[in-house]
Amino acid sequence: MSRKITIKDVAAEAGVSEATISRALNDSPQVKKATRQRIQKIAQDLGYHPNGLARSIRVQKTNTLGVIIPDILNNFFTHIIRAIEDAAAQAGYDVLIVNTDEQDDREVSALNLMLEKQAAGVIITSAGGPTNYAAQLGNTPAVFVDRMPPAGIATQYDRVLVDNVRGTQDLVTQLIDRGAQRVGIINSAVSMTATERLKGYHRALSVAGQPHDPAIEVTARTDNSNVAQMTRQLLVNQRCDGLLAADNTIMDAVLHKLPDLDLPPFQLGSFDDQDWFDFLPQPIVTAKQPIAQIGKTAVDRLIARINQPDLPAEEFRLAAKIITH
Amino acid sequence: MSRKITIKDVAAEAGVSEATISRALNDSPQVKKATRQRIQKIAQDLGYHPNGLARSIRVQKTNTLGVIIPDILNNFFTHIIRAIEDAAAQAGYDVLIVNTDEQDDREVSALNLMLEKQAAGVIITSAGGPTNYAAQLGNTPAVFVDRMPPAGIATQYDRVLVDNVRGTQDLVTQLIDRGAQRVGIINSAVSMTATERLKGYHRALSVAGQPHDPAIEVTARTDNSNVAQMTRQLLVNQRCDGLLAADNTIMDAVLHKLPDLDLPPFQLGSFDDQDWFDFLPQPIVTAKQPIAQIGKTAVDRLIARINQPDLPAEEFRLAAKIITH
DNA sequence: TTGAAAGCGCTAACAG
DNA sequence: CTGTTAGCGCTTTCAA
Repeated sequence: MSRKITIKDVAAEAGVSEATISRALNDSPQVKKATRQRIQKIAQDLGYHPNGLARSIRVQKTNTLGVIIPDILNNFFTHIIRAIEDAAAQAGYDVLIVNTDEQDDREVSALNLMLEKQAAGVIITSAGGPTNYAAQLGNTPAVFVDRMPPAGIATQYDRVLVDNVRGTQDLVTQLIDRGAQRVGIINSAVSMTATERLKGYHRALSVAGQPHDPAIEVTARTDNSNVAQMTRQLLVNQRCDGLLAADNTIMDAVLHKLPDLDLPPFQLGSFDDQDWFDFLPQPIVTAKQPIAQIGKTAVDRLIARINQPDLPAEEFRLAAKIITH
Repeated sequence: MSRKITIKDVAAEAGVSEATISRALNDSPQVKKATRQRIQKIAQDLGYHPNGLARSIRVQKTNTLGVIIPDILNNFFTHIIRAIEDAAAQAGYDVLIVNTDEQDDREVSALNLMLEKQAAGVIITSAGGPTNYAAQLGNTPAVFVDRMPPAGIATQYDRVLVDNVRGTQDLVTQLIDRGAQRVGIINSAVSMTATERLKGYHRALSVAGQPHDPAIEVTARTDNSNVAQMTRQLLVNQRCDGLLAADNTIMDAVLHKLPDLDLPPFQLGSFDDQDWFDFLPQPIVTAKQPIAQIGKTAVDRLIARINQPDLPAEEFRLAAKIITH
């Protein structure tokens, strides 16, 4: 492999100094137009590509935003990624995405990688794990998305979250309006999310004058390995006529179980939306998160903080929208 | 924001030279164990994080693989990403993913970004567009995945592809075995893929002794905007009793149209698999690509080429598997 | 076992 | 308008 072309090669070829090459290639107005064009042509012909690492090291900053995602196979997060990429690109930043598959150790490595790559800031969609964010991040600007940072430090960081309480309340209310008298919930394993969604669930029941019943409030494992059994528990044993899955991975597991059950009609609800819910044999109500807006808000806030590190930490709550498929 | 901690700060604190710090932090055997441990502790306490850019620039190489993806919302590609990330991590590489949304200009920027970041190699899942890969890539190692590079240069690069001909043939044969007498195809807009899948389709028909009918071989636009209309055309006007969608985005558009049509029973087939096909009201046959293997093959080959740049360009064909949901 | 010094590719004063 | 020079943070000879 022939050695990489550097600015020095271009300088030699053009018969000017490296500084002039640098200026020309960065469209500095202080280089004569003729020279600039000549240099740009030479650079092109030589197949020169600037070394961004060298540049970053010299100017002491990068335009990279790190993004930590817990599950890249989850539709919700791919939409988040896309929204973040779009917003970042618009602001002149590139994005370093790392998927952790919900594993804490991979989250730690991901964060390390981002710090080593000198990310200007990070967007974290993970948490819950024992990661010591404060220690790892130091003063790297960070925004938490979708999931809260651990309780102790939650208010030290910016957060972009959906209004879980309201979204769940509206969702359950919709199930009740559609006729459900006894709505069970399979809650999320993510703690803060679960707490909020449970609260919304309770509020809807209270407003409707329906009793709470702990027997029909269950929690999924992170890998959803217990969801099939819980589905049977709620819909068969507990005779629920409504079922709420607290996120789309839980709903997926529920749907896989349903055909075994041979049930009378009941109401189905899911936090998070999926396009293919349209194809299900029975109606389903969802709380659809404003994903594009979440991504944009997170990026905008992160960039604001990069430029102005001592902004006060803030929480952004965005409203989910109820959809019936 | 307090200045970043560098190796120099650690050196000052430890009272040794920067060189020793560097050695200690890289677990060099030639530094005394006691010193090493002392230094590592100090680095930790100071919150030191090595600057990977500086390191890369010094050692003249990175451990970054660039990955260009045309559509991150497509389930197929997210699985590819995951497989690539896994294989790369195992080999000690990190991954820079850029989504192009099927836009050629974004592909060009993506490639530029990767070159600027000094990616050790790139995996490209795109092509078709006018991108001048040869010129842009120079001698950066590259592997094309899922889609061929443009015809002129196809044989200059490594390719990891599914066996489209065989997969489609098996798929259509399955539809015929299940009773279809007249199978229409809505083909892909990606040219090489389309050609191969059409060939497999023809082979299956020939083997079954069924005639080809150009009237029921149609092609989707890249954005699938014409698929709804084609679905009606084939299933209603042309009275097909079998329909093959040449990829999962096409199938998605077909499924959205079906409820409007009120059809007699027919056979449905799709290249690419989706988990949620299980939930469809009618059976569906798919050719499932060996995604994990595709990702691993691509990464392994790319790394092999990075280490040994003058390997001959090779084509890897992996078999798809027929699944009935 | 450790230190001094050079240099990776680039940009930004400062001079001219 | 252009060149000289220094230095970003790191690793790696070469010497001690």
